[in-house]
Amino acid sequence: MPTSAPPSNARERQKRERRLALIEAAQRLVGERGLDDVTVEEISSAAGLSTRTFFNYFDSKDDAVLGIQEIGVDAEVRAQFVSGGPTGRLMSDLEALVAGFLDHAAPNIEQGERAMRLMIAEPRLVQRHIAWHQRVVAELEALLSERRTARPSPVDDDTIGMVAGLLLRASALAWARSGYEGDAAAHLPEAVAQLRLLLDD
Amino acid sequence: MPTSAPPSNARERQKRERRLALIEAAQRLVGERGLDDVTVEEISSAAGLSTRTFFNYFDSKDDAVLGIQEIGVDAEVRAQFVSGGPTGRLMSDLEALVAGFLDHAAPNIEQGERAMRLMIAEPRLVQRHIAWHQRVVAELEALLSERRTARPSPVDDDTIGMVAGLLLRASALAWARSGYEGDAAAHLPEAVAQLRLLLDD
DNA sequence: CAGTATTCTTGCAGTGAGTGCAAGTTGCAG
DNA sequence: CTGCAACTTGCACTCACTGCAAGAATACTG
Repeated sequence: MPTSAPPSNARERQKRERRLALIEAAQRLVGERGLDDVTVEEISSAAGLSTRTFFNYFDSKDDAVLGIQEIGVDAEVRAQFVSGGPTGRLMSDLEALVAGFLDHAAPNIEQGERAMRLMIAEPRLVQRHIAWHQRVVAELEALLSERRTARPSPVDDDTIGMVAGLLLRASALAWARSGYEGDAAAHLPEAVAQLRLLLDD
Repeated sequence: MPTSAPPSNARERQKRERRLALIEAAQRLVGERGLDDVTVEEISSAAGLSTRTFFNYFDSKDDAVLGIQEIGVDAEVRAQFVSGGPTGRLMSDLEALVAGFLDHAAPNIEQGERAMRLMIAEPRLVQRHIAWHQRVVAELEALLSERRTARPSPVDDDTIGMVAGLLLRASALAWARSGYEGDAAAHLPEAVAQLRLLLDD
């Protein structure tokens, strides 16, 4: 569902195409020559756009290589979590919330996969990726503090947020290890199980 | 112990002083005018050094504001962990290892505290800090894979590494919340307890 | 369909981070 | 004092990134 969704609007379609073209060019060139030997100008003109336009789409070269974009959760999932649901048990509800984020996390599997591979060769990209990840966690934490009024918890927001982030990332890694089998959220229970296994060791 | 330790060597002393002077200047100026309205040149000359020398000490402006430096663990703690000790139970040994890192993490409490405050005002610094944090976790993960030969575990390195990172950060946050009471490692058990509390909810 | 509003692209000019190099300075050992 | 190694500095340079204003493409209205 995320990979498709073709917009009828001509403007939206071009926007999407240009965005993908920039990511494609960035990943290809960086894969060939390395992150520091490719300039934004080269990426832009490979995608048939001006350097200036590149920066209308991405905040930095690194962001384009990773294909970074804002993600969120469905309003209903959000509302349910904030009001103390769906089960009322924090750990289970956290799982549902993280699953909600994962549903929107991978707009294009091929590009995501290439981004993963590039991160191995270019450690700086890992850092950028984690910075993005952190923004997602910050959003999770905002929901947490809203929920707190409906259903208090003895555990710090910090800790809960970090656990949520851990689950998000562990699921994505497990998904990648499986060769992108099913969707990312399907690997969430596995991540939770691993975490429990470690703690109960 | 970390704050003091004056080196007899004149060269080492100057190096330390210059480093601290750069951090001090960076934090002061950024606190007054904001991260993007202070140039490296201003920081450098406020510290009585050239711009070029600034980059002999730090990789970036952000690093100087955070006072980022490489940290590690004592060789003995490292060796013990790698060979499967000290207790043989992974979760406990992980705790010992994280404590070993925490012992070296805060060379100067005042500057660390100011860095924390600046991170609130400048989100970019949080990202940089997390990137640094990630380097520490990467080192932890290297130790993990070494240990694995001595004492295998059913839990992924990724997951263990993330848990270690979580404990590192949660301890630091708890330490900060306590007003920097005792040393950072003293707050580790609290972090572990919180984590267990959440999982067993 | 014509005309207008809106949104997006682009060139331009500029700031400032960060780097390699080579020459000077400073502390150190014999 | 002399030669050595480490460190600092200025210089020239590349390139990421930004604001601005003009122009092009697209959407909207009657």
